[in-house]
Amino acid sequence: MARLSGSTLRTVRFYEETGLLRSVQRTEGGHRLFGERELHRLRLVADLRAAGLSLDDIRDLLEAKLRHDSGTRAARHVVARLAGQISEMRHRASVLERLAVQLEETRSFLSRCCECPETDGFPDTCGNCSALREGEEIPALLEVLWHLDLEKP
Amino acid sequence: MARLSGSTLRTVRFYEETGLLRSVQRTEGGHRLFGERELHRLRLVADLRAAGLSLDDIRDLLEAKLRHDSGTRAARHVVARLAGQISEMRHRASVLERLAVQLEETRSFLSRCCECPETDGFPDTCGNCSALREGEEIPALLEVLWHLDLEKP
DNA sequence: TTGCTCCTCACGTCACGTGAGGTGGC
DNA sequence: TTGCTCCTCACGTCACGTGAGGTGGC
Repeated sequence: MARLSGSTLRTVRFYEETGLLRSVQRTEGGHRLFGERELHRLRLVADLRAAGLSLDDIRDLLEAKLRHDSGTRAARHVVARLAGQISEMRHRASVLERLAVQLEETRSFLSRCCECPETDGFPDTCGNCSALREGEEIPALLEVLWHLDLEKP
Repeated sequence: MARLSGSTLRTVRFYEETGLLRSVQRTEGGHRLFGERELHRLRLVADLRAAGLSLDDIRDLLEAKLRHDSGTRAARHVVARLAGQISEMRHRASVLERLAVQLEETRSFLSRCCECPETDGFPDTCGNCSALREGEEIPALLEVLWHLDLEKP
């Protein structure tokens, strides 16, 4: 079960303890047996966790149908929650992409320093070496990462 | 400081305790004073945390220049780590986007149930109502979310 | 019979959150 | 002087990780 879903045994046990998963039954010796549907459930839970939802958020979605006494109310609840989560996920994805772009600029710039011949300047005057073309901008993240603001008095 | 960066006072204090931030000095009464550069550092740390890096990963990046005795070694170290982190971030972003698409399909499908007139079927026979067009596929996530596999004997 | 897997406590960890009770600084 | 903010312990929380010591099942 754990292996089939890419999570750990501990995680499966933890989810079962907190009621997110239900083992169909136990063997005589206490080993947990799970059905097919619990595997799908576990995969969904794992995906939602990876997407940043808390276990409470996930429980809310998974138990909505049981908690409401009418299908329309339950559906409305889930639709509203899903809409919120989806837009948060989209937002997180775009923030991630933007940061990745900035880090890539930083990495690309710094890769030129991997063969830097001006070893004397390190670590104090890294920022104004002769490899810098006139007017070239140092990425903002690199200034922080490489402590370049320390060098300007 | 906390407000300027969007994080909490506790987070700032915690980062200072663990050495990620350094307060320039304290007032007579013990209040922390931070410089401009610590604000930029804090923002970078917060962004990287939001992107899923651990504080250890972040520390590794921020302290690389100090830990290595040559600029080229330090640069190579950071370039390599950044490359790894960037590709992980890109991967996470794409997984997030894919899940968002699936959830959106699920939400869209379920939104039709918000006005469902067949209240008798709830919660046991939701899955085979007359609103389903012939041959229409129910999203896989909805089957899990709405416990539709329980209905098929 | 021998490994490998699973079991149950139970304490540890990471990154903070959350009061309690007190002081600072405008 | 009055609020509001910040301070330091110190315990709590969330979602598991990590042994220790023991049993199961092929």
